[in-house]
Amino acid sequence: MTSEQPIARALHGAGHRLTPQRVMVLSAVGALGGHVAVDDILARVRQEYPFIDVATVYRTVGLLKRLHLLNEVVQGGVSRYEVADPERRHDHLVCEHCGKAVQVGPRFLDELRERLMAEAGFDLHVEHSSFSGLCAECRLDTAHSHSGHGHAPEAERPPAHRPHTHQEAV
Amino acid sequence: MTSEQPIARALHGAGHRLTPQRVMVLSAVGALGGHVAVDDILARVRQEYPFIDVATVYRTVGLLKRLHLLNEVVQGGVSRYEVADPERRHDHLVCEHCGKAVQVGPRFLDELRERLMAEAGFDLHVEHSSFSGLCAECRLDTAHSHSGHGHAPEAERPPAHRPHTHQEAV
DNA sequence: GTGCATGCAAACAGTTTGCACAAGT
DNA sequence: ACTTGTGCAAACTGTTTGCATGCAC
Repeated sequence: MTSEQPIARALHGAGHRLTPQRVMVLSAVGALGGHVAVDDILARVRQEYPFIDVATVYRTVGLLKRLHLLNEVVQGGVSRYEVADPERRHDHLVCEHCGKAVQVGPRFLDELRERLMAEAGFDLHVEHSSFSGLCAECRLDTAHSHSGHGHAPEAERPPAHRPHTHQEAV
Repeated sequence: MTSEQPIARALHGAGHRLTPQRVMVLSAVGALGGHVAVDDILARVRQEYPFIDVATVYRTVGLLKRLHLLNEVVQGGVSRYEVADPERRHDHLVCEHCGKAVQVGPRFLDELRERLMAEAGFDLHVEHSSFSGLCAECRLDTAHSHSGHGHAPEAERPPAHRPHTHQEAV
């Protein structure tokens, strides 16, 4: 619903051209919501313009990332993107088991970030980092056979079902 | 210098066989130190046994991971491995710019972990998560053109030199 | 001897690149 | 008109898999 002024200004300001493909890619990410992979973007854009190529999407998300219009979050080897809205800053917690994103309050990691900056001089990029673990639900499922949850290399844990599904929340 | 009893027990305990390849892969990771990629392991093992195949290394690190003898840390799309020593627990901070690992005190993230567990029920796997940001050195290098470090999409930032070099510290 | 593990080759996914043509400025 | 962006195809990296042989048990 918002006008696409920002993208026009961002592109022109950096000496780039405003093309339909670029607009479509950006609005596709916004419309899909959450952390979207390139394949998702490609499919979405092709609904209205079937001729767009993967290469164009890759080049475009790369450009939009450099222009800070998109955030890239690498999750388990694949790059996913989301609209970079400073107002809606949030962390990326992804369940290793079910693959879904877990929402915690925004700025949850700010404390950590400040400590890292102060003690190690490390500028943590919270919005690009993806933290893996087990969500509450899967933690209970997996709780079996975890006698003392110790480090005894007895049983193996099958990779479990990772339904490469999109995340539900943003 | 430690005997390889642990690997033998771990393998046999889980019904697997003790093969030279598996021993060599594990000790290669230990000898290389830090977060080693499959290619590094492959090269190292081939120094004494040139016939080992990539597939074997992949299958072996996968197995050793399931047996909790190795930790997998995914950094920017590639899996890296380290010996899983509970005594030497540490966090994984990787500089986006120079690719080197930054060391902070162990258990730096324990506080965060507990908060996540308490407030969101999320069991953060600190040892598998890789946190990206800028190390102190690169932060100063990159500090140019960051007027207010705001979110104005003006200039673009070239990918910079990422010398896929191994990390220096463990 | 039986069956898991290896090596080899081929397939695979995600991503990048070279080039000629099309399109934005 | 000039130059950047696109589409197509091909390369490339990291990883996985099928299959016949070999080795640990």
